[in-house]
Amino acid sequence: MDDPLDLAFAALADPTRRRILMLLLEDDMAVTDVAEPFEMSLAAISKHLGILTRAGLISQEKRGRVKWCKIEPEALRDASIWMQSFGQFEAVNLDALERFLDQELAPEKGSKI
Amino acid sequence: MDDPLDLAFAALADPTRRRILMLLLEDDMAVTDVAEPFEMSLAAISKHLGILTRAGLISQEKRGRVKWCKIEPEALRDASIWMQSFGQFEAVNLDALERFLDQELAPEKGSKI
DNA sequence: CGCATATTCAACCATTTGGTTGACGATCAT
DNA sequence: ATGATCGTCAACCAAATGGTTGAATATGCG
Repeated sequence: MDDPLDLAFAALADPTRRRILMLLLEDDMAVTDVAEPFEMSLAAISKHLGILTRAGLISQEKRGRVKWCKIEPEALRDASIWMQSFGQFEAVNLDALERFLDQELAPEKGSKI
Repeated sequence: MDDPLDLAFAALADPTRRRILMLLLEDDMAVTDVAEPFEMSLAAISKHLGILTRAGLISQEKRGRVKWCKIEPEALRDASIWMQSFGQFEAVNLDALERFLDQELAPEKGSKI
C-alpha cells in the first residue's frame, strides 16, 4: 500500500511534477518560484510538491517564510533499480537520451528560465 | 495528456501491474494464467493488462481463443532513461548538458528528431 | 450442434486525483 | 502596528482509477 515504488512511480506519472523535477534539477527553488512557469494556482503546485516530497523525490526546508525545494535523486534509484531488474536496459543510449531531453525540455525553452 | 511517459509511469505505479510484469518476465502467458496468482477477478486483471498494453509495456496477441501477453521492454526503456538522467546528471548544470548534447549531435547527425 | 473455456464489455460503486477558491497562520519590511 | 508576501489548509468539484458483477462474444472440443 505504502510501497515506496508506488509513490515514486505515481509521482512521476504526472507531467507537471516531472516538469517541476526538471526545474529543480537546475537549482533549489522556493515554492513560489517553482509555481511561476505554470498556469496553475499556487495551491495546486504546493500539492504537487507535497506529493513529490512524500515520494521522497524532493525535500523541502523552510528558512524564514520561504520553503526551499531541493531535488533528492536518491529516491529515484529504487525505481531505477526496479527497472534494471528487467535486465534489458543497459547503458543509456545517447540518441534516446537526446530524444528524451528534447521532448522533456521543450516546454521550458519557451519560457525564460 | 497522451505523453508516453505518463502512461508508462502511471502503469508502473500499481503494484498489481508490477507483479504482472514480473510474471511476464519469466514467460509469455495467457490472460487466465496471468490472473491465476491474484485474488482478484479476471476482468480486473484484463483491465490491468489493457493499461499495460496502452502504455506499451506489454503486447497482446490473440491466437485462437487465447490472448498471449508478452513483455515489451521498449517503453520501459524511455522511462528508465528518464530516471537515469537524474541519477547521472544530477549535478550537471543543464546548460552544460545541453551544450554537450548540441556539440555531440551537431555534426550531420542525420537523425530526424 | 451444444457445451465449456477464454476474454472482454457494460454498468455500477467507492476512492483517489488534480484542480479551484477563499480564509488562514507565519514571517518580513516599513 | 500595518501591511505585504509566502505557503498551506479546508471545502468543494469533476474526472479518473481500481474494483465488482453479470451478460456477451469468440473459439475450441466431443
